[in-house]
Amino acid sequence: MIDLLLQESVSKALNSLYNISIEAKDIVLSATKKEFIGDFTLVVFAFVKQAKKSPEQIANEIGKFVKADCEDIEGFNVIKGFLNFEVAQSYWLKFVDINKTKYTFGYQTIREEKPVVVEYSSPNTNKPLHLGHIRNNLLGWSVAEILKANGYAVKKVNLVNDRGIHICKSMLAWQRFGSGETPQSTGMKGDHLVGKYYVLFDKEYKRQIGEMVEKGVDKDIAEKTAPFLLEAQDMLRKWEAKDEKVIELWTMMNGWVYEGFDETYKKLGVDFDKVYHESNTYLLGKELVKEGVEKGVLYQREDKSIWCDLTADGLDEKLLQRADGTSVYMTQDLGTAVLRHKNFNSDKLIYVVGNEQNYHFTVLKLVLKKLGFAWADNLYHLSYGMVELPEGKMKSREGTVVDADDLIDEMIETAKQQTLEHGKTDGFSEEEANKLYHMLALGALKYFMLKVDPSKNMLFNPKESIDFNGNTGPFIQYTHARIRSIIRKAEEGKDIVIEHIRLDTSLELNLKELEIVRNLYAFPMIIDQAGQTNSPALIANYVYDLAKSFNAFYQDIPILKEENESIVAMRVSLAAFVGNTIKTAMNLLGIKVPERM
RNA sequence: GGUCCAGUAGCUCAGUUGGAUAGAGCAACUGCCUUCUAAGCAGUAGGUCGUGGGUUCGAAUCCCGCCUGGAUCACCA
Repeated sequence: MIDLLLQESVSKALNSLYNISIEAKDIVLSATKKEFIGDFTLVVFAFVKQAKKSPEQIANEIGKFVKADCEDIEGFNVIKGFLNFEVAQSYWLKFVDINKTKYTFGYQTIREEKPVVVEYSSPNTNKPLHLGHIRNNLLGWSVAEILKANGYAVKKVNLVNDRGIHICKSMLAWQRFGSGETPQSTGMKGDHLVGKYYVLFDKEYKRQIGEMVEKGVDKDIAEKTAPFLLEAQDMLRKWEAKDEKVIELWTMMNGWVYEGFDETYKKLGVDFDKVYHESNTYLLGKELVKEGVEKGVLYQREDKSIWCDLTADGLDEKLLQRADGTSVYMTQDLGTAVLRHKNFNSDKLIYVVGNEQNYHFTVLKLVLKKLGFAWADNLYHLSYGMVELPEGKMKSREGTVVDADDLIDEMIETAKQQTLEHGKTDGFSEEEANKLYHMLALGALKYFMLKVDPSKNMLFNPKESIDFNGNTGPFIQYTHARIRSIIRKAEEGKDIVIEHIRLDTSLELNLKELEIVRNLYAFPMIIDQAGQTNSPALIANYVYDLAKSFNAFYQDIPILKEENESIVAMRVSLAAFVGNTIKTAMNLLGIKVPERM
């Protein structure tokens, strides 16, 4: 790797010229900006004080030293305090030659034996998945894959919220109004069917409140004592007492929902190594709380409720167990965290959860540490922002929720329309064409979601997302298809096999080709960085840049008509390399790239 | 009110550990399809990086104040 050699050489130069000792790995080299000549840039301002010379002088001296020391450095130029190293063309050609048909995942060796546990998705079983879940699922899945590419063992887990008053609401409404409806009898997806009854509950509940208020009952009281709500609460008590009939109904309806979810997950291309259910985990954590009290880390109030005092950390006091001995959300999460640590022998937990729970996770981490779990330091909340619509926030009550399944179907339909308009699928079988529409629709959706920094709220504009121009998934997919086309044509016409082409290292690369090669060179570093920051956005923006620069190059340089065979070989090799890199990068985002379109 | 996050072109977003003249796409306007996929390419126009200070050779980036928007501050999950 030329950048490592450069770092070493610069380190040597600093030492021998100015007696400054900096380890090679701490030498900061950046990619030279397009408008300047060179490949790597060293900023020398930092050494001015110690070297006691002008920046220009220092840059020139280091440049000379490195040029003599490092054989692949052909030259250098100095602009103010910026020292630009020029890497020999032959080096880049060798680089292309070696990697042209390879997939270059960052680290392929195992970095750590212990797995990283990534929790994501975590739906409720009372309603179907919506736009927010899509962001969550795509982020979680992609982060897991990026970590794998960085040499971590990864376990993807899902914690389904399958119990509680909200679940009872849809159960009750189904009993009352359902007249035996099932997914089979209605042809509805199970999660949608159950969601329908959740809405019906709310309707009836509101109607009852209205009726009571009309009769002169105070609104607050009506909201708390409406018969339908009391029935739901009663049902929850029965559930907790393991009432046979309630459990039977609960099992059946949840079963419908899971089938529905599985279908949506499949469409999105996400999967899990283990699924946890809150019905099994909601009682966890009580032991921990008890131990905490014994250790004196937690304290009990006169009413027997148990608290954790976080005022020393600038936070409030946090309840961990109610006076009646029942546990709360936090208690449960403490329990599941410890359970996971045990289940997977894992010291690293990543939670993909919306930023409205930032406080919750700060507290979770602190309490775990207080309870004496050192691994709590490695608990990471991958917090993501809300997805907003042009019309404003999504509100389930106002019916402005964008349903995940509907959205996906809509995207596929639009992909189909646009593709037909462009006549792209002429000569495709129906199966091939449908496959392509899927790829494009999901590519558009996934790319749109993942290219944005997770921590930020984002605006989802359905119309714009289905735009197939610009910084979009389909543009990158299109670039890949064009690259495959070049390779097909090259192989047909020239009877060549890319693996066996040896590149002539005396060739000259033009500026656009150099830009592409540097971009390719940066790929492993991009993956590495994304692994550390858990950011698919980094990879998305990288692969877009690569696709864009390749398209520009490809537009005005004839590849196959070039007379000189070694130039043809070089360009086809470069195309193959770019194609593989795009495929690899897109894989990490969960996006498929078509061979042709 | 306390805490946390965000504010970059008309809109949606990038901007590596502080580096050179802050970048893309969309929308607008100009060109380019007998030539490997025009879902493309080239170009024009568009900026007080919310704001005021500070740190230094250098700040969109780090620190402090203020303004704006959002989240959260439940014996809900």
